[in-house]
Amino acid sequence: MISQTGEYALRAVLYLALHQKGDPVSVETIADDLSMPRNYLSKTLHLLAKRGILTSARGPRGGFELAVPSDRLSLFEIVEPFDDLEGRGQCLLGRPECSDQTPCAAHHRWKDLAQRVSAFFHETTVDDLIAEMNGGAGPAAGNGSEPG
Amino acid sequence: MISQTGEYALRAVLYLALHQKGDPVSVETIADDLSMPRNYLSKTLHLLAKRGILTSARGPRGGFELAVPSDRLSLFEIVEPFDDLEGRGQCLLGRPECSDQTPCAAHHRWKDLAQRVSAFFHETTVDDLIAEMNGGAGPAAGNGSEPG
DNA sequence: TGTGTTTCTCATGAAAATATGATAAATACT
DNA sequence: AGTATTTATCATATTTTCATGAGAAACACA
Repeated sequence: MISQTGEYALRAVLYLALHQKGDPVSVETIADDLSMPRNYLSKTLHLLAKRGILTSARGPRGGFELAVPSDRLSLFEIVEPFDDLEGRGQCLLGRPECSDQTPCAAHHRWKDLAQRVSAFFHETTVDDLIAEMNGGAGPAAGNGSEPG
Repeated sequence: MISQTGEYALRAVLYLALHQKGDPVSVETIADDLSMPRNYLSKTLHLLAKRGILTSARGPRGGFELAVPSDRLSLFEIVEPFDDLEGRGQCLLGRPECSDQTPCAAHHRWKDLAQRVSAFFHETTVDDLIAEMNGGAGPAAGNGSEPG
């Protein structure tokens, strides 16, 4: 559904939301804890910083922090730099243009689902995922140590 | 959503369903009409033939035909050899195992959508797409010459 | 039997995604 | 100032996906 890189971004941002206690978190820490390639994650987070989703700081006590409150940060914003979730690439049969006016053979049946997927990413926030972890499946589910 | 190869498969099978009048259709014809790379499509269709979805015949008057009636041929069967639509790769956060018992942070919110997507591919048949073309958006929509 | 047509198969290539390693630049701390 | 730490950047490698090309195998037909 989303690329490896988009998945890294999602998991890393979720990690940041869960672990930042005022101080930035280093790429090393995140990469180690989430078993991701360190330098690759570095580039990925750097792009998110350029997009204004994270702040980055170099040097000792440096690292990454959320630049947006987690209840206002949608999954779409996190994944969008790495995956094309809407517009082009939306048509199941790969048409450059596919709309109600110029539908492909699958358009009318597929449209609703594609919109739901798009809506999911737009409407789900990082906070929603955290809330889900903290009891989404019942009051005593999980211990909060295994977010992704 | 699906790979380029899966998309080729989908469009080619739809083409076969629309154009076979008893005789096999050659890869050359399909590739030309749908603007696909000929040899690549050949390999793709060959795999569908091995899966029992198409029949292939060599030599003059050879080519490919549907081996399954189009009203019993689901999009899932066509795409599945090329794209992992369920099981692994289903978890939004990339977990090898992600279930109600061992949910990732997105599981409960994502599950329903993932199931709908899976159901779409399983339940939609090639015939459904053809029907869609022949008036799915209204009685006089389209002329049937632009399936995908 | 021969010829042309078509799939099948293999070898290779190109492009994109993913990943690694080395170095530069910035910063906090002593 | 000096040093260690950390991101930023560049170069490169690996893997996967997508694509091309040539020839072998099968087949229809004359």
